[in-house]
Amino acid sequence: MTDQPPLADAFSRWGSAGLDAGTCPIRNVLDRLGDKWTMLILVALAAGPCRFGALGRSLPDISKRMLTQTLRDLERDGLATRQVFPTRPPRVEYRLSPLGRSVLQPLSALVDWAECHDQAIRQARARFDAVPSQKTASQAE
Amino acid sequence: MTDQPPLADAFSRWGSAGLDAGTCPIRNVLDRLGDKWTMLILVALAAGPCRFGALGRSLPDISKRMLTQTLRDLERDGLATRQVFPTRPPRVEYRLSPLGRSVLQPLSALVDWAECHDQAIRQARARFDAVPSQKTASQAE
DNA sequence: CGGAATCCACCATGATACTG
DNA sequence: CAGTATCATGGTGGATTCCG
Repeated sequence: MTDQPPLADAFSRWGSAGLDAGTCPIRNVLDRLGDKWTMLILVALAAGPCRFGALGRSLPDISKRMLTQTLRDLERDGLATRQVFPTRPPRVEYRLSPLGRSVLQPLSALVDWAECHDQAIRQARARFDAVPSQKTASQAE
Repeated sequence: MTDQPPLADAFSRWGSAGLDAGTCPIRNVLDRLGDKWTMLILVALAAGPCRFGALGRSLPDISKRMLTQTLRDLERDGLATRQVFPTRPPRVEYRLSPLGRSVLQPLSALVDWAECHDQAIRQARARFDAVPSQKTASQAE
């Protein structure tokens, strides 16, 4: 069956087992990518090294708090590196590590899918919402 | 530069612009995939049609509440379909739609990456945490 | 400039109990 | 069996303020 991708294979090892972020690699990754800013920063950094302030400005309206925290997490996981220049005023540059760059490819596949099927999803959603008996809690009101 | 994947391309259209889930396809997708249960259910369904109860049992310890809600969202987005058999007791089967099956492939790429680099990430994390001056708030304590 | 610290609001999720 | 309803809560993220 070509209907059954190797995905089910990987998940049979982790899904049924423990699946919490502590032991499951998939959750380990998706939990981070799934948060509000990580992938945005990943992509911003894909363009090349970037300073803290520039990063903040290139993103819509992230707070310094979240920018700092997300960058720290990326650094902690070895996806990005931080370089401090002891100048005055201070200057800090972030860049993707090789590991960080390697995630761009699979992430890219997902982004492609997203762009490609975005309309189909929105249409399905509109169709679903047109039936008043069906409610989801995630509906915009 | 082979360092610059088409990712940056897609993001230049959506990242700098509005990026909220309402207008950005990437967030539109990742917000759903990023939640706690969606991809687990996706994979469980990849194995074939499944009843509500069986789905619940095949997942670690999801509550009925979350199972229902996540399934509804998948149905709403057209990734899964719901079929009710008016028997006694009631029987409801869920299955992936063609659209739902199509996401398994890019998701697979990400899962592969996750499994492949899981150790590297954990090691980086351990190294980072070994330095007491560095704290992340996401550290286990 | 690049953070750290604090306070607070909200939303996602869990637990429990009830229903057709 | 397959949900719905209600309540409780913990974590995520925003705003603000202070520091080197």
